[in-house]
Amino acid sequence: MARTVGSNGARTAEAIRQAGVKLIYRHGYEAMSLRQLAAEVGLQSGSLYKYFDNKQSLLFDIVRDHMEDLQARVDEALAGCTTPTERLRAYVGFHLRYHMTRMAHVFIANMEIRSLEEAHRAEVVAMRRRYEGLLEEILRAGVAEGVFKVTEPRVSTYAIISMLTGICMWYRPEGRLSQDELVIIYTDLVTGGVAAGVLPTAAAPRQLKRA
Amino acid sequence: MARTVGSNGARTAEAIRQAGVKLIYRHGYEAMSLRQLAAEVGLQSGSLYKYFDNKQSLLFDIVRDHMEDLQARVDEALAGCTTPTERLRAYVGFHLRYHMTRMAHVFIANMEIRSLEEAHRAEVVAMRRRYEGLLEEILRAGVAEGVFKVTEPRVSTYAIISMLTGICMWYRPEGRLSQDELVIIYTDLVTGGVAAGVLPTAAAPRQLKRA
DNA sequence: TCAAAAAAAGAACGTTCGATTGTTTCTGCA
DNA sequence: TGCAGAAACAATCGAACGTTCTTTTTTTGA
Repeated sequence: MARTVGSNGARTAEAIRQAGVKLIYRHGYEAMSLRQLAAEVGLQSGSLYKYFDNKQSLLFDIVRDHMEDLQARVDEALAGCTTPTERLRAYVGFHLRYHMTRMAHVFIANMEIRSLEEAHRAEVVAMRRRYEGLLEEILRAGVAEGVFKVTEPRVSTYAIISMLTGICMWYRPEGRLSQDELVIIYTDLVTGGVAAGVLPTAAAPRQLKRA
Repeated sequence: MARTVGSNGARTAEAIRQAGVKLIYRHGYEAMSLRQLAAEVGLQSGSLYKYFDNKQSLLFDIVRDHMEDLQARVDEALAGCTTPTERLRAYVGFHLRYHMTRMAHVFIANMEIRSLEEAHRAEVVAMRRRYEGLLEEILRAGVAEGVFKVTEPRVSTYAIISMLTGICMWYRPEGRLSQDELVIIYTDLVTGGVAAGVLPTAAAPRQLKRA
């Protein structure tokens, strides 16, 4: 046997990509063997090398494409929004829905950064910084307008992103709550946390100072 | 050469444990080879088996011990606190400080659960559930007393835990902000997010309903 | 003092890994 | 219809993996 009847390069490439996402999500990049991947697609392991240079570049392609998609879509989602409050709600809603819909890709992009070799990792980290920078700018704009109270926009950005991204650690589509309901719950948490002038700070008596 | 001069079992066991945490933290469990670990400690790889049954049980020991330590300390931290607000602040502060101080252990316990074989994973997940359950109970108590407004304590628990735990993705001891300052920032975010009756919900017009 | 116990070396095992190569079969276009 | 190129197989490589076993050296305690 050699070339399989009905085989098609483009279709196989897509199948490999999808199986790669699935197996890396399930087992982790290191733990996924190329023989396992080949079997999932219905190939011999050697045949995979028609479709990528090596295992590392498969991972990088998956992560890079995901990050590009994420950035393109968040730009769309924020397009119509102007006020910081609007933009914050749009960002939070988008982030949550995207992460609930594409859990595997997101999980890989977050967990397997360590498995990327240095040059690739640097590229991905830069893309992530850009995506997260959007939120930081929204917070800063809100502070400037006086609608948010955030002493450290950078830290709050990290905190909020972590909170939102964490949803793909437990969300299941068949779960009790719908995506809409979850978006509302999380949005309330976030907007409440950054809202201006509603609560005394935890630092009420003492002053924020350097260590 | 065989037994090394000055060698001591207890000391070696501790060195292996520490090196294991360090290497798993840095490279991941799958990516860490036992030869690498042995070299770090100054042994031959075969000699490691005096100290554990296999690679898997090394990971499990590290994670289990960490979870037990975490639970014991949070119980201490909450000991004197009675009101939901007090207990929430104590929980948040404890969680952050613990995670900033023992980043490697925490990271391993969160990231390498997938590398645990089924029985071990189940045990660890149960321990985590118990730890997180503490926060959920605090939120429910606050709702019952009317000091918190949380429609879904379970979801909010996940959200808050994710936010807090995320700190060990970027915190560096030599960073600009002290642990105390960070605790204040995060505590404000959390308490603001769950505070009762200060903000209209994102669901203001429509009603929360099942999907 | 000397034998038992402890600690580690070191060699080897079978397996699996990512990757390479040469060959065979199928497809699509001129 | 025939052939160039695409697609996949099959066999294999060397390296690295976790693990086991035997041997050697050091320490310890009666």
